[in-house]
Amino acid sequence: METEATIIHADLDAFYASVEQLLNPELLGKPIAVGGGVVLAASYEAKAFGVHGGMSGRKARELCPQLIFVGGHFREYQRLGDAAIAVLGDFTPLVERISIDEAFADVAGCTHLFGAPRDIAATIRARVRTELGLPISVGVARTKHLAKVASQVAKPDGLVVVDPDAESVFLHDLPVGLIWGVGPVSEARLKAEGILTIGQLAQTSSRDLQSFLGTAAGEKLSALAANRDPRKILPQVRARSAGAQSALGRRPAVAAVFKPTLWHLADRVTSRLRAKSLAGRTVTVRVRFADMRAVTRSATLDAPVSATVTVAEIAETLVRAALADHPEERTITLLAVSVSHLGEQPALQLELPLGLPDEVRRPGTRQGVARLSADMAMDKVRTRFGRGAVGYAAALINERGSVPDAFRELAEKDLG
DNA sequence: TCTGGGGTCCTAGGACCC
DNA sequence: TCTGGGGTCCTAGGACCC
Repeated sequence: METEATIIHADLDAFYASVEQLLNPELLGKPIAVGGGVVLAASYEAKAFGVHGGMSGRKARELCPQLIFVGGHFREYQRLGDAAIAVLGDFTPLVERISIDEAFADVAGCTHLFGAPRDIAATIRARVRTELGLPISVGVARTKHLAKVASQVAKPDGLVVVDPDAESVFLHDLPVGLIWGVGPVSEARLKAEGILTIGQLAQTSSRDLQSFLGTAAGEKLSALAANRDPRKILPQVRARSAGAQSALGRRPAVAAVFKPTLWHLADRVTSRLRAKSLAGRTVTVRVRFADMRAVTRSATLDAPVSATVTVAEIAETLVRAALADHPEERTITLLAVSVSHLGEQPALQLELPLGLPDEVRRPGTRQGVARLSADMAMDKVRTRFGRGAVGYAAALINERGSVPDAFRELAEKDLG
C-alpha cells in the first residue's frame, strides 16, 4: 500500500455514563446506567453485566441488581461532546462529526506541524483526558473504515494504529459484525453461509455476497473486506431529511389521540427547518401498531413546504389513510413525521413573485403567506421567551412520561 | 408491564415519458 | 395492434447507525 495512515477516528468511551462519573466521582468504578425506562448509556462496569444502550430499564436491573440509574445532564453532554471534537479541530479543519461523541479527521495535511498521525492521536487522547477528564479511544489507519474498526478494537481508553502493510492481518480474525453496515440481519445471513470473520469475508466472491445480501450491500461489503474504501472526510454534510417521533404507549387509533400528537411533531420538525431556512417537498408519516409492526405513508408535493399547519394537515391525511388501510388495528404505539427532499426555503416576500413555494402561492387565499408568516413570528417569540411561550392549541399534548426535549435535541443532527 | 429518538441508504414495483 | 427498452420519479418497506 502506497498511501499513509492519516485518518483518525475518535470515539468517547461510554460517553453519557463517563460524564456522569466525571460529575459525581462517587459513581466511578460502579455500574451505572443513564436513563430510566430505557438505558441510554451504560458504564463499562454495567456493560460487564450485559447491560447496554437501548435495553429496557427493567431488563437492565434484572441483569445487574446493583445498577445505579442516574438522571441525564444533557447540557453537559452537549458541552463536553463539542469540546472533545473541538480538540480534533485544533489539528485540522478536515473533521467529520458523526454524532455527539464521535468524529473522523484527516491529518494528512498537518503532520509537518504536529508530527506523525500516531503522535497526534496520542496527543488528542491526552488532551481530552486532562482538559475534559474523559476517556476516549482513537483508531488511526489509511481509510475511514479501518480507522473506525481500529477505534472499536482500541476500546476502552486505547489507541490502535493500523500500519498500511498490516491491514489484512489486522482484519483477518475480527468478527464480521465489526464492519460498518453489518447489523444483526446481515450477520445472521453471513453466519448461515459459514462466514464469521472478516478474513472469511475477504475469501468470498463479490457475486456470492451480493446474492446473500443484495447488490449494493454485497458490493460494499466486498470492497470493505478487501480494504477498498474510497470515502473521504466530509466536514459538513447537508441533512437530507428531518423528522420527529413519539412513542405513545398503547393508545386508541382515534383522531383525539393522533391529531394533537401530529401537530406537535409537525411543529417540532418544521421549526427546526425554518431555523435553517429549509423546506421539504415530501412528508412521510409512520404509524406503529401494538405488535410493533409499522407502516409508512408519504406524499410528495410540487413545491417545498415548512409551515406547521401545512405539514400537520398533510400528516393527518396520511395517517388517516394508513389507518383506513388497517381497519383491524385499533391501537397505535408510535407516530412519526418527517420531511425530506429538503431544499432552501426562499425568503418570504410580500410581492409574491414566481418561484415561491406552493404554500406561499396558494391561489386566492394567500393562505400560504399567512401560515408561514405566523410561524416565523412564533419562532421569534420562542427564540426570546422559550418554546413554551407560544404554540398551536392543536399541538398541546400531555407530554408526561415522554422523553425530555433536552434529549431530543441531543439526538438531532445539525441540518447544515 | 416488552423495545427511545434522530438519522442514512437501498430495494422493488409501478407510473409515466420518449 | 402489439411489442420493446431506457430513464426518472414516487411509494412503501427494511437494514443499519449513533
